[in-house]
Amino acid sequence: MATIGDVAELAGLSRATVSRVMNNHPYVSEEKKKLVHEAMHQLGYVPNSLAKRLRTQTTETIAVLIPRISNPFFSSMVEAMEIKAAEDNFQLIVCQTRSDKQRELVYLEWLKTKQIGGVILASSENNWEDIKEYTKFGPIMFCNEYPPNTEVPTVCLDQYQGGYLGTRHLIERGHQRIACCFGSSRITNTSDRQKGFLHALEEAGLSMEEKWWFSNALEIEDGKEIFRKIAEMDNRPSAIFTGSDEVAAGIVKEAKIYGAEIPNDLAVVGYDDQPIAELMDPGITTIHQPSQEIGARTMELMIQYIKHNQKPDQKIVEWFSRLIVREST
Amino acid sequence: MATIGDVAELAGLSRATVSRVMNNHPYVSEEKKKLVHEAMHQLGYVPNSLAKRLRTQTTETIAVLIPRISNPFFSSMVEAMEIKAAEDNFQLIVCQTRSDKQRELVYLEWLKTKQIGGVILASSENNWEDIKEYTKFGPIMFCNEYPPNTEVPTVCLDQYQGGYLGTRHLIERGHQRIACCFGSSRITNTSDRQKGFLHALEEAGLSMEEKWWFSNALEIEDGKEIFRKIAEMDNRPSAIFTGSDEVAAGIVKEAKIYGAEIPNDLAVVGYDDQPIAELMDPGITTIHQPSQEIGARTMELMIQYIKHNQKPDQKIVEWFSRLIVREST
DNA sequence: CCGAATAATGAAATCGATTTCACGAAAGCA
DNA sequence: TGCTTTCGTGAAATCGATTTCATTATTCGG
Repeated sequence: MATIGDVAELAGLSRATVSRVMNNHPYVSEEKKKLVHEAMHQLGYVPNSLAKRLRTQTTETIAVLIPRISNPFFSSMVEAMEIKAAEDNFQLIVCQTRSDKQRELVYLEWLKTKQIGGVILASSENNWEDIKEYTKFGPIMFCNEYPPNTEVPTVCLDQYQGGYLGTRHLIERGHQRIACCFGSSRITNTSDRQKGFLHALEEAGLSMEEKWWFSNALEIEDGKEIFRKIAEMDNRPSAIFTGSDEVAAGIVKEAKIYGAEIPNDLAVVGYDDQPIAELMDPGITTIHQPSQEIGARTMELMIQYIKHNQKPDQKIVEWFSRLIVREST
Repeated sequence: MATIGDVAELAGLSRATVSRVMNNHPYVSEEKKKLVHEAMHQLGYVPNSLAKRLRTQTTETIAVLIPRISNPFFSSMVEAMEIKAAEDNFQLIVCQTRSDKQRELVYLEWLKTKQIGGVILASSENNWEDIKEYTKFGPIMFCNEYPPNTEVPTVCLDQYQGGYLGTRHLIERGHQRIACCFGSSRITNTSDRQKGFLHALEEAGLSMEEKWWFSNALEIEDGKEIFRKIAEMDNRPSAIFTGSDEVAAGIVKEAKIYGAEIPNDLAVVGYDDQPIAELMDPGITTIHQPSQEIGARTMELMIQYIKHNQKPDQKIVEWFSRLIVREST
């Protein structure tokens, strides 16, 4: 591969001038510009970005940390992030923590080695105190999920509202015995949703049973298991508010196997509004989360952060969660 | 951040010696090794990988080109790839071509700038001739999909077999009027599946109508549209072999809306065996593709290729496609 | 005991860009 | 005309590692 030196030599100029032409610096005569461009073209020259990055101490590479890319919520978020990144010629590295504290830290270490210019945490297993140390090595942002007490820019939704909306809907449908399940309780998202859920219950003067409360439910299989547990109960809930469409889909699927009727035997509210929520039969009532919008916005802000050192606001909540009513309630 | 120079100074040694210790070179006394390790630890030193890469002209970064990460087939493949890459401390960059020739080339250009050490094409819009030029800038491999005449290592499945199995199954179920739909006809995968499909038909002495043949069907919406078209036909097929579970799910969903019975009015075979195939009601009979296995294997081979310059075999076909029978047939 | 091989280390070159500094030419101003 | 800016350019330093080459100390074989 041709280097900047080869171009300089062919053009009969110095490397400095070639560099100036490439970076659109002022004070280069048109005549020399033309010479440089011709030489570059003739040699098929492409600048080595490693050298550039080393010298300028910047990197157009952003890592996004997620549990698993095969989770549709995250893949749709990452889809939007990558599109946004590509617009600015940034690269997106996918880092799957598989919900493991240690793996999360391994990826954060990459900031130190300057392999990446910034990290977007779209999920997080570690406490803020442990993540905080990495902020001195590069920009860090949270997207959607975040642990308590964070001190870096965070793009997210009002999860309280989502929890409230879904539960309120069930109450309006006449349900009085409402179960619920949520994801990891470490996450502020989860506790906010819980607050919304409990507030709606309280507002309607409803109480709930201890055993109707399921935690750490994240996948289809968890949903199936939850349905089986409910089926075995004496005192069954008539509705359930879940923390994800996947869990809801698992419940719906298992109900079918057990010959239970949705929503008559059990009404189900999902969360996220993934494609599956619409495809299932019955279609799943859910809380729409604009995963693509928050992904794109986070990436946009991260790029500004890296390129112009513009630290975004501490907290960005620009969207509303919406209730999408389908046949499962 | 501390540099190798700082470590050398603190240890009272030269940068060369520090480098030797880090890279486990022979001929370094235990005494000096200890000094270096202490200094590194004291400074919290982490080597700058940009500098290393520039000097050694190698990069532990691999790009994988796919149409969209939100497509479950690809996200599950990428999931396995990333896990494999992480084992060797390689980074995976997700590049979404959005089925655009130009975008695909933009990502391939990154090979020239040395930003990436290799490219895995898990989808491809360009002809081999146009991709071939990039082989001189770094290792390129195909995974699953590939255009005709490729000359680089390719990890894939026997798609002919998949097409044959699915169609054969429909024939055994007594269907004689079988429609089909496939993805992009540019891809060898598609034409192989078509061959399998046609061979099964021919073997059974069946013919098909021109209008039962749908092409470029890839997404849920395409499936819905296909069902509507079929519903309007006078001479309807009794079964359809689709090229993806998403298309099949779209068909099943739209059928429900039209009040059609699956499989009585129309039997449907999907492809890929995505989670959705099991979740739909009725469950979708499909061809299982070991997307994770081929993803992991491709990554494994690519890493060997980059690290030890071991070019893998031209063609790697190590798995069988399996028919998974559910209620849609 | 001497020459050769081996061990241990550092100085300096190198990877390929950007950027600072110096310098001469041209232009602007009094 | 003389002095200060503004242009335009190149030499050399720089980013932070690795690697070559040279050098000295030590060990080994005969």
